[in-house]
Amino acid sequence: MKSKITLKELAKLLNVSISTVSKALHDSSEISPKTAKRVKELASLHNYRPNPVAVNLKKSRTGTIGVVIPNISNSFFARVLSGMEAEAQKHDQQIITYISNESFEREKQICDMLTSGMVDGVLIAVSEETQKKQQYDHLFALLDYDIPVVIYDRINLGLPADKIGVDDEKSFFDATKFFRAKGLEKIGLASAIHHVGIGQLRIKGYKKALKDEGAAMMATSTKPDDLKKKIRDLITEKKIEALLCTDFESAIMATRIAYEEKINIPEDLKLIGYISREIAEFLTPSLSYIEQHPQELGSNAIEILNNRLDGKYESGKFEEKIIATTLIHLESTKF
Amino acid sequence: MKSKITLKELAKLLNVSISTVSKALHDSSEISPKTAKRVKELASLHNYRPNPVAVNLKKSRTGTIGVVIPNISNSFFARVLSGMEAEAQKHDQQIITYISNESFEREKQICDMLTSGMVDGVLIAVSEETQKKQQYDHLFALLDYDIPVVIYDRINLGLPADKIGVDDEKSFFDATKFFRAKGLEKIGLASAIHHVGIGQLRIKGYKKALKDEGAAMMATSTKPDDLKKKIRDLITEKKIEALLCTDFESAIMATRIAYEEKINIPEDLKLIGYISREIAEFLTPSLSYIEQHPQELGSNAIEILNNRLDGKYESGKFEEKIIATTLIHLESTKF
DNA sequence: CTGAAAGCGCTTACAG
DNA sequence: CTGAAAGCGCTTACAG
Repeated sequence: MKSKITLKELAKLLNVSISTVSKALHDSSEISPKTAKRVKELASLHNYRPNPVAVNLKKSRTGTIGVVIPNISNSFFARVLSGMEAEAQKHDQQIITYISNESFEREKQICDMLTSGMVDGVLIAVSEETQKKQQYDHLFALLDYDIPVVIYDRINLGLPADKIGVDDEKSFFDATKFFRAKGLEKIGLASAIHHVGIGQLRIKGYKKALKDEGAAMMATSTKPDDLKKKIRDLITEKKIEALLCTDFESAIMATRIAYEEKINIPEDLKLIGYISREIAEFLTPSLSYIEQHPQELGSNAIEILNNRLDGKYESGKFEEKIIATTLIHLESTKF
Repeated sequence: MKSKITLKELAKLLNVSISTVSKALHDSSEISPKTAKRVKELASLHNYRPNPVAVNLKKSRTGTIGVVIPNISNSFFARVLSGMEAEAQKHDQQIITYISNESFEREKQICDMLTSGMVDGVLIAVSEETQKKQQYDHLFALLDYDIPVVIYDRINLGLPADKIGVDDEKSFFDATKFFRAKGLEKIGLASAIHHVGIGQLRIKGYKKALKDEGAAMMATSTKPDDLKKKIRDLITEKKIEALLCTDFESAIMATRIAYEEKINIPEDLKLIGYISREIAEFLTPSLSYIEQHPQELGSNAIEILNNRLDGKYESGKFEEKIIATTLIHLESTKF
């Protein structure tokens, strides 16, 4: 049970001053090679590690990044976090995780706490509830305290901060075009997130790619039963040939309804969903999906934050980076 | 852009000493109500928040807990993390997330870094690779530095630390008994994790519940192709009536193979898997599964760590808590 | 009731 | 080349 050794203790053992020890360990040119060697040997013998809290206090930074995640059970966010962690590790930064559970109150609490300077910067995907309320004061508070914020994934909220997201609009534009190029005409869309930013962008892309907006056939609702009814209508009554789903919930519902109604996928109905690979690949039949490259998004978020912290961006001007999605064809879009 | 105000600055503005300000803000009885009031008013006007780094340095603790996660894409761990975060929040503690990606090297790196005292304690699910190597020196290093460790989920490794896990053995014992009670005789098991602790426990429970060990019909392999072949054999040649899967991979494979071989679930084959609710519910047909209550596991892990930190446990003796799993019946076990 | 001082563990400009 | 001193922002025993 070796308790941690400090600079002071090392200094005493070596009969030199604390300053000397500190400098020696930092390879300062001020220190004679001989002393440097003695110091380093003893330090490694005792397995000396500088107390990170003290170092941070001295440097007035924390080496720590706060990440606010709306919903960690969504494997998209889990993978974003993984990308962030990997990138942070390269810079010896720590990630402190906060989960808002899509709640405005919790998100506000988190941001309030973060204004105390616990972290050098914050990465956040704004919760659904906050988007609905359109109350962003807690985010402005962070900026007021000079804590840089990078908004990730859910970016089209008009907030003055650096942003990293995905080409939501283009992804569905392309997917819709893909179906049209294959000669399909009755292309539907299902969404449980039509009320939030990313949902709206996806819908926008879909509509733009149609012959005209009148051709849109959409099932949208935040209420599961309602959504289910609308999707069923699209599939059985409107007899759509292809369906784009903006989110996990609607994609799974559609698969399920097709199964119940004995509509074969992909023979009778093509399906594309905004769901993560883990699930897409393992559904039966497997579901073609939009790959959002979450890990890349995560590592980019960290990079942008670090650039901001390092003063590489002009203050008052904000970065906005968009990652290209990829449409992955699995069984549900076989022609 | 208010930059953070400090005790010193408040003191100057109020024409009192730093000590007085500090005491006033801590409701010390030493301070006159009048001064206390003045101080508090100015503090809240300036939105004073104590610098957490300085407070921690003073208190020689960090208010921070390190969590090592083997694989965050596994939604079980994502939900465990969510439970930890919620519990930590109640105690004003921060969670620093580290992802080992089931890699021994990475896990060792993480533990080495944590010995520097970045965190008050560590929660870890030991990586698969580490379990294979059975090298736990990096964990002992943490204990050497007096950093308490709680092992979660993957607990039967014989390590001297507090533990919180799930009744892996009993869960499969019960599940097997359930099938036998229904009169089934050919009960198989599939596993891609037969080589790690939790896999072994599940297999043990299964075997114990059989009439005799000779009745065991198992498909185990870490190689996907090999495992697939063995499961197919169990299903088509051995004509098992029920299959227990110890993990996500084997469960999904089994579903898929049944689909390809036109074996109907649950009519021709009952299936139970160790997979998470998110996926189980949405498969077609939905898959009966063992609910492990990951959030509860997470919050308990934090509680145990905090009890340890608070000296509520005898040192040298270790807690071991087991959470009861629940068998959730969905479509795949309909009789 | 208030304040000066020491100290948490470190870094670094400055003096010698 | 080495060390004393100041300081990061806070807390708290002690003196007055």
